[in-house]
Amino acid sequence: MKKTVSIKENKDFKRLYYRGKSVAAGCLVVYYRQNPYPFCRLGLTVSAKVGKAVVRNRVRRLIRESYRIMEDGVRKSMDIVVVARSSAAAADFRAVRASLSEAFLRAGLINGE
RNA sequence: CAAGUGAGCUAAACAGCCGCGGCGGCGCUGACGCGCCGGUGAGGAAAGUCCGAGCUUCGCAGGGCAGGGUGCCGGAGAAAUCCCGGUGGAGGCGACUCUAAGGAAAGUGCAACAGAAAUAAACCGCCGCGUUAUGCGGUAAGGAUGGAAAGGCGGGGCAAGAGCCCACCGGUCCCCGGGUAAUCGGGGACGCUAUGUAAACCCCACCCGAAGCAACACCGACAGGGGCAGCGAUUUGCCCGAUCCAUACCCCGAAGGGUGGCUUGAGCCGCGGGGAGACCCACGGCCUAGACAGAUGGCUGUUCAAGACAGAACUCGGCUUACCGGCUCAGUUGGGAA
RNA sequence: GCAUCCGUAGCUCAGCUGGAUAGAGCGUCAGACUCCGACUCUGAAGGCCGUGUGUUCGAAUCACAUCGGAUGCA
Repeated sequence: MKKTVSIKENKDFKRLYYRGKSVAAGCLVVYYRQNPYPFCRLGLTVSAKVGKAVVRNRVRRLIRESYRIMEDGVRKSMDIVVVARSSAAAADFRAVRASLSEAFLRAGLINGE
């Protein structure tokens, strides 16, 4: 399996917020846009509004784990940024996974088989 | 048994599958990398950044002023405002806890209201003289106000009083003794002038170059332009001194990636010894995160006391704050029984 | 990593330096005016001054600690 490539540059984030499309579901917001690479790139944004360092770390791990599970079904060559809302602080893994899959489905990033 | 005080320890555990960051080994590959195996992977506060250091850099760091810090004594320690022990003071029945604790006869400022008067005294009262009366003088013992009223209390003394005189207590100074010292105990001298506030300005003593791992070093890439003997630079401010100045320095622009720094250290654990303690010494053992958008997660099952506060980012020593509980030790007070 | 500022009435702020009465505007409530409402006028209520400890005779003010919020530089 390929390793998940992450978005690191601030200008990449800025471009997605500016040019990309967005879908909100549950405790998450997903921005996505076509990229020129043959793989997907994932970026995570968990701001200080969500909580303290422990809470933010936990939210990041839950999102990353949810993405890992459904990564193989995602359309290729997409830049994806997942933004956590403040309600994500209280969510468990099942709620995060449900929110992410709903957002991906509505965005057309995965097939709703 | 109940209440309370102080000190310390701990911070759910186990199994299976999938997944993540370093490290080591093996294999594949021209290389970037990829795969497999092994082992390892957050805290007592990692937090706040309130102190102190190591380390690194800065045209060398020199002086003065300003500014800041500290302020009983001794010790420990690399150092510190921390820590340990003690002295004085405050609180508590007590175990014990707290304590920015130099100087108010160097100077300045402030002290509302009340009160006659607030650093200076005569409102009432008391006494003397005089008078019809108003008054003049003496007096801080009494009244009243206040946080504070010219040391307190008793006696003598006096017209009434007053350290005016005396004893005791308090204060200051000296001597003797204990203690390394702060200081304590005893004795003597001095009638005693000195309200409080220095976390008001201040005075005295001692200390302080600055910036911080995004420091900094090296490599790679790149494109240059402007200023510069002065109103320049030399790391808080001001002045002086000293030093530097064209392959230097400053400003603007471009590029903003890699490696090191980065974890062996005032290190941790065990045992023994010294000390009242902080701590120190000897011996043995161990290597225990090192990322760079930043690694510990998910699912399933079992057990229990049902899992709090909380996530390393150069590293240590302290302090402070957050915290479900559990456990251990040592004192105290009250009650009961023997 | 370093540095600075701010917490006062329901809201926005004074007052702090230089200590003794907590005040202004908007809002709220009551009354007046009006047939009714708005405007206007009059009056009232509303504060443990973020928290704790200390200094002082006395603390919103001074000092220290702490909690929360905001900002700046690298």
